[in-house]
Amino acid sequence: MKRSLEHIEYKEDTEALAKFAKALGHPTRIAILKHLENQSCCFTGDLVNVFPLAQSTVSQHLKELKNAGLIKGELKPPKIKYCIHQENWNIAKSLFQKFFD
Amino acid sequence: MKRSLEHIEYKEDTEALAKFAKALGHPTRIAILKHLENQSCCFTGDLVNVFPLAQSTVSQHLKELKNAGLIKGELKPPKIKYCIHQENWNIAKSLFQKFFD
DNA sequence: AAATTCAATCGTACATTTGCGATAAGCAAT
DNA sequence: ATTGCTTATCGCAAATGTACGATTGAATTT
Repeated sequence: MKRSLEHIEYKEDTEALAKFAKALGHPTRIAILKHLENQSCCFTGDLVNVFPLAQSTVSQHLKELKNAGLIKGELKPPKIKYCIHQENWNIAKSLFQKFFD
Repeated sequence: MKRSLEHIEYKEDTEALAKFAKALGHPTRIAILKHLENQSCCFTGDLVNVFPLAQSTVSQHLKELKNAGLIKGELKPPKIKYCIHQENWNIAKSLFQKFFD
């Protein structure tokens, strides 16, 4: 990409909202989050059975959700339990609320 | 991308939410929408002055917002007046509300 | 008809995303 | 130490996204 000379600076909220929205911008990730909301928590393996996707693909989506701060993983050897990251979830919620009035 | 043999089918709401979220997944587009909320409407040229981006780049972002249904353009020759697409905006709003509980 | 104005589209370049299979890494139990 | 289970990461391929300058298109005005 031929980038602008310097990174455009947006307001903090704008950047944060865009980051959350980007993480939500794929139906699989929406579905994963809906699943987590129902189940409260789940393991990667569970999701691999729910979606017709390779294990590595599911793992990547989880990684993105984690990077965005929407979920967090807790070690339950040999598994990893993923849950909604409630604090950040609330932040995202209020950002979207404010955005939509 | 080595795609799955067939497109994964998600629930309608899931697809719709992801589509809206994807459109919101860039800070420039968030900023454009915030601007539209304040101004109620504006022209492409206005935005080119607001953001340090080429006219063609702004136009592309507007196109994506239009494709997602979040804005609509009205011909005011020789300009085009862009506004929030209120009906779809409300749909998006309620989808996000429902999603975040 | 020609010129002007504004915005969309085209063509290009490079980055990022999405998806897969294969491999590695972490941990528990044997 | 080896095995087995689970998940992350790597390497690849293809698609999509972001940005630009240049060109085209639509519509009014001269």
